[in-house]
Amino acid sequence: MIKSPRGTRDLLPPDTALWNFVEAAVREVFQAYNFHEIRTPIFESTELFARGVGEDTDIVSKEMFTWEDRGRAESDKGQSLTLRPENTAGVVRAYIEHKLWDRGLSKLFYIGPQFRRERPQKGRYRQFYQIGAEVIGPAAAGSQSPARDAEILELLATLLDRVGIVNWKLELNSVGCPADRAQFNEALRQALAPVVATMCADCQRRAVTNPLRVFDCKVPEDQPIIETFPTISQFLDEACRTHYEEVKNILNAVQIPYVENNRLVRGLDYYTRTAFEFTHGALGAQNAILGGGRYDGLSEALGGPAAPGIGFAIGEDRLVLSLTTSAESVVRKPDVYIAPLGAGMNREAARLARELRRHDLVVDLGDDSFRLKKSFEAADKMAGRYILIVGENEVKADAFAIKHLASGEQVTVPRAELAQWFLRKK
RNA sequence: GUGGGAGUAGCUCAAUCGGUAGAGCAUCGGACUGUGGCUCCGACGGUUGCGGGUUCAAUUCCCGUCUCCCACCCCA
Repeated sequence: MIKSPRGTRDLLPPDTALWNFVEAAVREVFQAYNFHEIRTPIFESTELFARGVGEDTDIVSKEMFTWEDRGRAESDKGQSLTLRPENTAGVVRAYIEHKLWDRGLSKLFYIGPQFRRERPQKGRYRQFYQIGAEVIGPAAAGSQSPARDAEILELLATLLDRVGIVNWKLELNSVGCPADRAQFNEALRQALAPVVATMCADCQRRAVTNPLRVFDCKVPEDQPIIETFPTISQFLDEACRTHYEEVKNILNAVQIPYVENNRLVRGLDYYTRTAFEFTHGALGAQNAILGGGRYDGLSEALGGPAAPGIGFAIGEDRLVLSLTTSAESVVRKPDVYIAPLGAGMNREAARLARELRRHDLVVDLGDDSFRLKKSFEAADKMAGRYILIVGENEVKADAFAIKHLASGEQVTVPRAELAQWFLRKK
């Protein structure tokens, strides 16, 4: 049997209804904040991610699905392409390619699959879905304002509340600008030097590759050592500090709860200043439901103009896992099941179904070979509200038997009044 | 990528010391010709994840492999 590849999965009904419920709610929220949808390619030049996400990140160095495309002619060199592991780089590439700065501030959102070649786990798949947004534009359009950071965070709180996620937690930090981080990194290296030998193997590795990451360490014995390290907050320059303070001021003003976590770091190279994560307890080890932050230098790193920005990505798979809403509860059930009874009744049933569906009713129907009992069972199984019987008697009388399945109440309604009758009952 | 656990019918699970695979639910049919949910009867359904080894005999023991789950790692 051919199975779906490792780390991929089929989403089937009724689960798809839950996904659609989430996406519909999310789209409404984005609309209220005047965000507009962007759709970028599923694959891009490998170079985009190398430059945008960072060569040294785990994502780029070992988790991408990359292949060499054939050249068009024998003489052509192939091009290296990669399934997108995240969507921010693609959005910023599109921003640059289409010169979106001419439109002022761009507030864009996307919903779509991303791909990382990781070992699968609960809430971690090789094809996973992200709902994300980016606010990007010239500084003159306000793209660098802390008001944008706060707006994004407030939008997220609204969005999570809206889809029914309870008990989310917002963790907030500022990772400063590149100069701050360089200083901080140096200080961290110095603090690590005398003690690193006593720390866990992972920390010893991190100390060399990416010292910031030691803050992610979960080994209990290392914690007292980590407590003594400097934090990024001590190295923020005046502008970064002011920016961060103003983000918090606005959050307080709109009453969005958050906790500061000066150990919060981001895995992608492009982040500057504000960094955040929303977590949820129901997710096990993959407890981050969404993450994001500011990336003031990304556009320039990709060869574009200065275009400060801030964005986030929600792990849609994880969001759905955190939902308490059941899939069943959001599936729309048939308003009426039409039961053609007796040979030749399919035609009449089809006419009625067509007419009722034109009135926005959810209609399903059986087959004139079914015995009536079977039609009832079918209607029950799909949790229809009414069953409408189309038999010889009804056609002759030009009036149809309609039975409410839950109560057993039955009435006869003339053909001309059918649609209105159902609409009144909705 | 590392370590651990698990894979038996569509689903949830049994199968004693290694003795030749079973139940509930679901599905389909009947009891019941135009009135359902309940009940009863019956049927369908399996390369025991896959491949190899040991054995007279393997769902069971061993090796490999694949997939999922848990933790690490990483991230959303």
